[in-house]
Amino acid sequence: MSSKRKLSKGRRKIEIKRIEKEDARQVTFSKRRVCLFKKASELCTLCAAETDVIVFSPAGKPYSFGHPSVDTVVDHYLSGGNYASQNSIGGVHPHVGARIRDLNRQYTEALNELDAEKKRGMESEKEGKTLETNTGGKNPLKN
Amino acid sequence: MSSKRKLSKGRRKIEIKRIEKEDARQVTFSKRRVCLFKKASELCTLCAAETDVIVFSPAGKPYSFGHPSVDTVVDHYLSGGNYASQNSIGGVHPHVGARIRDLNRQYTEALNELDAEKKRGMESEKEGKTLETNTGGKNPLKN
DNA sequence: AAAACTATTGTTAGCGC
DNA sequence: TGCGCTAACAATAGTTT
Repeated sequence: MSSKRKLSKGRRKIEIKRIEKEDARQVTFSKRRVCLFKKASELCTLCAAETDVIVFSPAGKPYSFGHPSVDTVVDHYLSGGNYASQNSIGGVHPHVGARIRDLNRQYTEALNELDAEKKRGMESEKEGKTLETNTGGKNPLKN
Repeated sequence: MSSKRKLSKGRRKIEIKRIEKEDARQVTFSKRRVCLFKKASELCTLCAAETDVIVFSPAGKPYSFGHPSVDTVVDHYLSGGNYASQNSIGGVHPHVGARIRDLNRQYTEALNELDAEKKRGMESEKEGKTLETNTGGKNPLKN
């Protein structure tokens, strides 16, 4: 019931260049990060593709999205599309893989929670909802 | 010049679920992949963020985007935000890094071009045609 | 198969809370 | 920082060439 409303001027075109104001930059980053992850998620679902997105915020915090997992995709990528690198040298180093797996576990956990939460919040739009994976998960490493 | 035109019904809402028709799935993948890379690129430019996107097409072909490079971002990610990379195991393997670096060079080149082009084209409004053509080059690894 | 088109839906900049 | 809102504008599904 506030008397003031509609003061927003809506979206306006911006130049694609570094945003100088730190606050605005952080806000834009947050918004766009979510959309980027969402897009990645949709691509995975629609096209049955493996996707991985890693982003470091201007503040240096890492955020990631991965389907089936960041680990899997990075591993796949590093091995040059050759999965025959399980334990032998020439592929991804076991230690690296293990490390990624370990780090990724925490993310996955958090992402699953977030995912469940999001589904709950969804209105009864249409049944037959897809099994959307983790869309937007933040995961600040102990930075 | 047929007399029939404007039969397109334009964009319509779709359900986010796996596209069953293989042709359509591939087409959608191609379109969305470009947009996803573009978004990632904009996020980098606007927010001075490090970003990395790796996608495997339904056909299994890898595509990637990275700023400053996939190598850099993955490396950063793997090291848990700690750049004190040691020479011993635990960091990214030099071989792996080199491989990625090599592959990523092509992308970086194209991306830089795109970036410059985009800024340039920002002056003129819409003319019915986009200046932007290829956001992410294809990168079929020898598979 | 890729490119062009076009009608719509979806994203998101700028504000206020 | 996040949510909601509004409107401008960009992404894109379906179709034609």
